[in-house]
Parts: sequence; C-alpha cells; structure tokens
Amino acid sequence: METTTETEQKILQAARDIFLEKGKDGARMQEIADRAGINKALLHYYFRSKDRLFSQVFLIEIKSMFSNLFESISTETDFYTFLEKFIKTYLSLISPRRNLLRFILWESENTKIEFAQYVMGESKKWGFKENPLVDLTRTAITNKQIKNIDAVNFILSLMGMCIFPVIGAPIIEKMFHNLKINNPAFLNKRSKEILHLLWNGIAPEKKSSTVSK
Amino acid sequence: METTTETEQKILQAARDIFLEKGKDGARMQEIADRAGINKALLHYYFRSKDRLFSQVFLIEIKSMFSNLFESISTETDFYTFLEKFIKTYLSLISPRRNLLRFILWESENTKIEFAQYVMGESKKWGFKENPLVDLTRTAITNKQIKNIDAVNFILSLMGMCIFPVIGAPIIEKMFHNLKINNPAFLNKRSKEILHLLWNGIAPEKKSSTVSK
DNA sequence: GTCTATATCATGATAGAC
DNA sequence: GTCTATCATGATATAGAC
Repeated sequence: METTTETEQKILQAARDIFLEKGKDGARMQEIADRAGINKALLHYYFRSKDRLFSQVFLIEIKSMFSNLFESISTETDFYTFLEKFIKTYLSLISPRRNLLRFILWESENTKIEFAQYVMGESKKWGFKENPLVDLTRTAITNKQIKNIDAVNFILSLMGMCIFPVIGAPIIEKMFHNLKINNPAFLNKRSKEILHLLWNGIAPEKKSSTVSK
Repeated sequence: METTTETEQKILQAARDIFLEKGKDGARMQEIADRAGINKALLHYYFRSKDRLFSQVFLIEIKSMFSNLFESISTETDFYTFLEKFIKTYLSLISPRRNLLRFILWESENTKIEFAQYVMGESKKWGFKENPLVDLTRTAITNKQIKNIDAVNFILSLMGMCIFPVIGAPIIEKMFHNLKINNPAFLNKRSKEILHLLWNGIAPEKKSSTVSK
C-alpha cells in the first residue's frame, strides 16, 4: 500500500461514514465530498469512480475487523480460558462496529469482494485448517478438555449470541425497555452469560457441570 | 384493506422480490415493471411513487413475518415444551425468509416505519406486557419452572442462536465446508442443539441438569 | 386500465482553468 | 492538486392517446 495523502485520508474517512450508513446505492458522491470538505471532482481524481472508492472502503473495513481478532485467538491456554478471552475480545471488537456488521451483511450479497474468502485467507495465514474457531474446538474435544459436541453448532451458537445483540441493537432496544446494548456494564454481563451458558453445555463431566455465576 | 386487483398483486410480488434483494435505493422501477410484466407507468398509476410502493411492501412483509409466530407462542404448556415448540417454529419461519431478515435489518435504519414498534403493538394485542418472550420467561421463573436467570439475556441468546445461522447463511456456508444451513436435516439438528444448550442452562436443579441428546 | 412518449431532475463523471 | 462548470446518462414521474 502506498502512502496516502492527507486529502485521500479525509475522503476515505468520509466515504466510510456515508457508505456504512446508506450503503453503496444510497450513498451520494456529493455528500461524501461535502463531508470530506473537498470538491466532488477530487473524489474522481483520487479514486476514479464510485465503484473503486467503494471497493477500497469495503476492503479497508473488513481488514480492520480482523486485524485485532486473530491476535486474540491464543491457542496456548486451556479451552475455558480461551473461550473467556475470545468472547470478551470479540464483543469489545464488534460492539462499536455495529454499522460495519450491518453493512457487510447487506453489501456482501451484491459485491464481488468476498468477505468470507478474505476471512478464510487470513485464517490460513495464521495456520488454521478450516475455520479457526472450529479447529480449536475440535482440538479441545480431542484433548478431552470438553465434551464430544458438534463443533460447528457450538461455534454458530457462540457467534450468534455475540453478534445478534450488537447487530440488532436499535431494534432490540425498542423491544426491551431500559436496555442499552453498548453500555459497558451490559456488555460485561453479556459476555459472562454467554460464557456461562456455553461452558455449561460443554464442560467435561466431573461433579456438577454448573459453573458459579 | 381494500381488495387488490390481479395487476396490483403482480406488482407487489415483483416489487417485493426486487426490494428485498437490492434494497430501496438499489431497486429500479423499470426492473420491477419488467418482472411484473407490465409497464412502468402502471406502477405509478397504482402506487403513485417509489416511496409509497416501498412502504407498502415493507409493511406487508413485516406482517407476514409475525402472523404465524404469535400463534405458535402457546402459554398453556410447561416451559420446556414451549421452548421446544418455539425454537422449531421460529427456525422454520425465518429460514426461508433470510432475505427478509437481511432487508429489515438494513432498511429499518432509514425508514420511518418502525419495525420494533409494530412488533410491540402486536405483542400488546396478544396480551403481553413487555416483550412476549421475556414475559413468558419471567413467568416460568416465578413458577419455579426454571432457574432464576436473567430473562433478557436468555432471550437474546435464544434469538441470536436462531437468527444468526439464517441471516448469515451465505457467508457462514463459505466459512464452514459442506454446511447447508437450509437443509432440513441441519435445521432439525440445529433446533435440538439450541434447545439442549438453553435448557441445560435454565433447568431447575434436580439430579444432573443434563438433558439426553 | 394500460400503453407510448416525454418532462424533469439528480447523479456520476469529465474538461479545463488556475 | 484543487477548483468551477458542464456533460451524459439514467431514474422517477407525468401527459395523453387508446
């Protein structure tokens, strides 16, 4: 990646804001220019077309989503500790990025750029075979750290419980009075609840599988 | 609602398909007309503007989502049976409607029509105080049918585990090899996994809380 | 009710001065 | 590199014949 000028940065930042809110079709080049505080012609000078500008933004945002995530997947601890850390990290990573999740979910349908493909590419770079979370879960099963569960379903549950409250926040908050999803206290509690529920279902059978809340 | 002509129906059906796939901004009146097999001018004759056509479609779709759901919420059984039935019904309701979920999540941001408001209105009609699922959970807690858990977090987990695999299907399927979310066999297994995990976390403490898989 | 033709306007993109 | 002015296109919407 070449060094980007200050103007280029201003444009990318503005484009990001507009695209994430209104989508590719809803976004207007004029509005992006206005927000960047520059002229519309400059957008084309730097990025040639709306399509190219969009692609750049889309790619940058996808990368930003995962730059921190893989580092948080430490394979060197026991599964419970991994799970605890992952849930916390993942929630803190996505909760300020609701618009990005919503945007990816919407735009990845009609865009050539493959979100999933990028993720799996990153996954390979980090040495995982298939899906990193599934890999780790299967390893834990093999090592008898957890029960012999269906790893794919387990990960779907994990991700669903994390992502849903975040991505649906505005709707959810209207359906649950006094709930503020992005409130740190709630997020903290949420991560504990998820960990508790999941671990309860996979803990190797010793005494009682119930973990103190 | 007045009786709608056949042409009106054809238009609504076509508009639904296009809007759900491309969104309000991405949809083109010409494309809708083509798909409906009629002329572009007729769209305006029947619905006056793109905005109005969109609003009608949006409302119709929201209603279709919930017409069956509330009927499936039976308050007259024990909580386990309710949960089992709800998960099955909910999954079977949303799994063929991925586009609608994606559409609602995307469009409800910039649309005046309040999705959550409609749901809560329906909820009141059926005699629930707040969120129907939370209501039922709290009742079950009061009746000592389940443990004293956080009802809101419980419902968020329930919904997240159901909705996530469906709404993220295309992406997820690329990240999990050989996974076909809409495969009836998978959906059936999924509903059992969700029920199992949830019940494991809320079952009143008797012997072991583990339910046979 | 349904069509063709057209008005009107907004938007992405470019030309060219500075 | 940055601007003003303008083009070309494509979209919503309407007029008016049948």
